[in-house]
This record gives sequence, C-alpha cells and structure tokens, in this order.
Amino acid sequence: MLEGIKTYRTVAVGQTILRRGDPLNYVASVVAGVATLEKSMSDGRTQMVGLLFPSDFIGRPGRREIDFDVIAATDVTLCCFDRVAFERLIGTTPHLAERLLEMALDELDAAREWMVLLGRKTAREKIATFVHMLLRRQRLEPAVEAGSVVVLPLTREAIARYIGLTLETVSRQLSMMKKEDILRFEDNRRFEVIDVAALRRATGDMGEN
Amino acid sequence: MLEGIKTYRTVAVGQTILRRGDPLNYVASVVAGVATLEKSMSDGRTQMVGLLFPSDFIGRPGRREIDFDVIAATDVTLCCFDRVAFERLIGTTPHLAERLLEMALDELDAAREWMVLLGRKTAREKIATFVHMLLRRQRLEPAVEAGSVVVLPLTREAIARYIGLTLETVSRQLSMMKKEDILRFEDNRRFEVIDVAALRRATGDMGEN
DNA sequence: CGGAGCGTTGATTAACTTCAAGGGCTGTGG
DNA sequence: CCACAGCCCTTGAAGTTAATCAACGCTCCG
Repeated sequence: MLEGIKTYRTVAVGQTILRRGDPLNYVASVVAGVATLEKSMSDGRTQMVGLLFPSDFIGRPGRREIDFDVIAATDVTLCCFDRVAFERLIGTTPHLAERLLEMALDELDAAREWMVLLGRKTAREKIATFVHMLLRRQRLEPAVEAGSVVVLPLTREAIARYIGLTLETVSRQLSMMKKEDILRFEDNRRFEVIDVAALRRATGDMGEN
Repeated sequence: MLEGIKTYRTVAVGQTILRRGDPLNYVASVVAGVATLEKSMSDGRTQMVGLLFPSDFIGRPGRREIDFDVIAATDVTLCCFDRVAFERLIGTTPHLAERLLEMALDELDAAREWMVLLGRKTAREKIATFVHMLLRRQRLEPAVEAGSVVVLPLTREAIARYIGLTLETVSRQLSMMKKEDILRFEDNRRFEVIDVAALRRATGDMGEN
C-alpha cells in the first residue's frame, strides 16, 4: 500500500524532525532509530510525551499542526508520505480509517499508562518500568539477538525527561540496580538484565497481566 | 442520529459505572454530572486519567474491554447505545468513523497535556491549572451563569488523584490561593475566581496560546 | 447526642532536586 | 601522537518540596 508516494528522509541525532506549531505537510513512519515527542514549558522544563520506535507512526490524520516537538534521539530514518495524498487514500480506503483509529487508541492507552507512572510511581519504580518496557520492545525486534541485553536509546537526561525526574536521579537509580545485581553494564548505554523478576517487582505493577 | 437504540441510565455519586476489565456492552455519553476515569495500582495508589463532563463520550470503538474504572464523581445521567448496534452504524456511516478518530485525538492531546502537569509542574501550578481548566469548561456551559464562579465537582481527595498529589497538599494550596485573594470561597465546593490573571500566571503556562 | 465523611492545619520526615566537583570517553588539531 | 575540549555520566552534600502522621473542626443525618 501507499506505493508511489513515499520518500525517505534521514535525520541526525539531536536534530528536530518537526517543531511545535509546524504545518504537518507529510505523515511518516519510523524505519530505523528512535524519535521522541516532547512538550516544553516556557521556562524550559520539558516532558517527553511519547517515544517512537521503528514501525511507529508520526502524524495526526485530520490535523494540520502538531503541538509538540519531534526530535531524533538517535539517527533516524523516516518513510514519508504526502499528507494530502494520504488523506485522499483514507477517503477511499475505509479499512485504513479503522486502522488509524486503532492506532490512536493504542497511543491513548500508552499515554494513560504513563500518567500513572508520572503521577504515582517512585523514582525507582519509574526507572524499573522504563527499563522493563525497553526490554519488552527490544525482544520483539528481530535485529537484536534474544537474551536480556538492553540498549538505551536515550541519554540520562532524555530518560529523565521521559519519566519526570532529573538526570542525577536517573543515574543514581541505575547505579543502585547495578549494585543490587539486577543490571550488569557493558557500557553506559548497554546492559544485561540479570534479574528480570526483580526488575519486574521493582516496577510496582505486580498483580497485573 | 442513533435514534431508537438509546436508553438512559442514572448512577449515584460514588458508584462505579464500569470496572477495569469489564466487557464493554454499550457505549455512552454523559448527559449530566461528572465521571472520572481512574487507574489503580495493586497497592491502592490511584491516578485519575480522565474527567468526563456532559457531552463527553465513554467507550472505545473496536475495543471489547476497558482498562480503567469509570466512577461517578457526582450523580450521573448517561445516554447509552448498544455497542454492537453502534459499531454496525460505524460501518455504514463513514462520517462517524472520522468523528470518532477526531475524538480519540482530542483525548490524546488532553492526556499529553496532563503528562506535562504530572511530570513537571509544582503543586501550586497543578492546582492553578486544574482550577483554570474548570473555569474554562464551566464558562462554556449554558446552565451556569457567567461570572467566575467555579463549582468543584470533586472532593479534595479526588482532585489529588487527578493531579498527582495528596489531599492535604490540595487543601493547603487552595487555602494559599484563598489567603492571596485569588479565590473567594462560598463554601467548600464553590468559589469565585477574583483574580483570573493571577490564577493564569500561577499555572506555569504563560507565553502559550 | 454520636458517628461518619470531608476538610483544615501543624509538625515531622522522606524523597527528590539542586548545586558542586570530578571522571571517562571521543574526536580534533597542533 | 599527544593534549585538550566537549559531552555525558557519576557521586556527594545541602536544600526544598511534598508526603506522612496526627489532631481537630464542621456538617449532615440517624
């Protein structure tokens, strides 16, 4: 589907893919790399409101603008479609509209799950939840061999913006889990989850699913 | 629209309208009153993830279950539609699918805005933002005379669950704003916003819209 | 009158932020 | 090849905010 109207675009780490208020001339899907959705307050405080992995979608059918920044957390490759052409396609493909609704509801569920984390979890639970989520997502990717090795796609500071902490607290909590032999670091950005059960317990989500 | 398949239902304050995991046999719209969407952790910590006013919609087209509780914060009147009949209607009414997508995106925007509040705002900013939102919403309602009188549809404890604080902190912050002559209370649940500009400033959102 | 539910306020504590210093890695230019 | 700058990360100490613990007031209602 969508053949003939797609183009590829690559963005270097740290670059802004879309800025708040930008007109939304195309929709896109992430092919490789990781991008973040961030909302900033006027004094600079920033909260990440979404994290995009390969296969995730950027764009809001029916909306002309976005009200957050989209930033490349690593080098990112995008597959872009002209927005107008895409919307024409929606009109003629009922199945696509359903699919978009489903995606929006998934994002909504994820956002609400994150509201619990931001509003109610401790620093330790936040970190554990974040690492556990990465572990689950990266296990789904074919490229990465199985096992429990996790690659952090974000700096400590970006993690902090995602989970509503400061970079120092992120660093300290990761150090704690290393000292407790839950994680074993290969380098700053790579570690193995030695004790998955303990990690799971530390998320605060026990008794669910 | 939807004539012939709707029924009304009233729910008393405090009652659970839908429980997490319940099958979603109908969709509904709020006619009167206020309902909350809440997610609870296994140890009882609870975060509200949405607040429904009259005209707001309950239900997730295409989903069989909900993963939060829906609770009546005041006495609530609902207008319910059979889910299966409703979904049949979607299939035959393309415009309706679009409308649902738009509603889902609005909810998503609201959730992300709230993520900033939960992750980055101070207690004072949280309260100010909450009150300011109530002021805006209640000004839209025809029933309530204009002016700046706000009615709290929630207890202090429920407000705390909404903005990620404890009930004591909510109480203290409201008392502060009263002492600073930003709010004048008629009783526990009713007050006038005397200084709207100061309230706006206290939200932390200056420099936007 | 007594009890339950809701709200306020004060005192103390705990968690996280802020401030500060320094370590380690990487890339670049002399 | 080495020296240095820049970035990211870690760790310690001090400071602040909000949570917790506790007591009490008010109103409604049986």
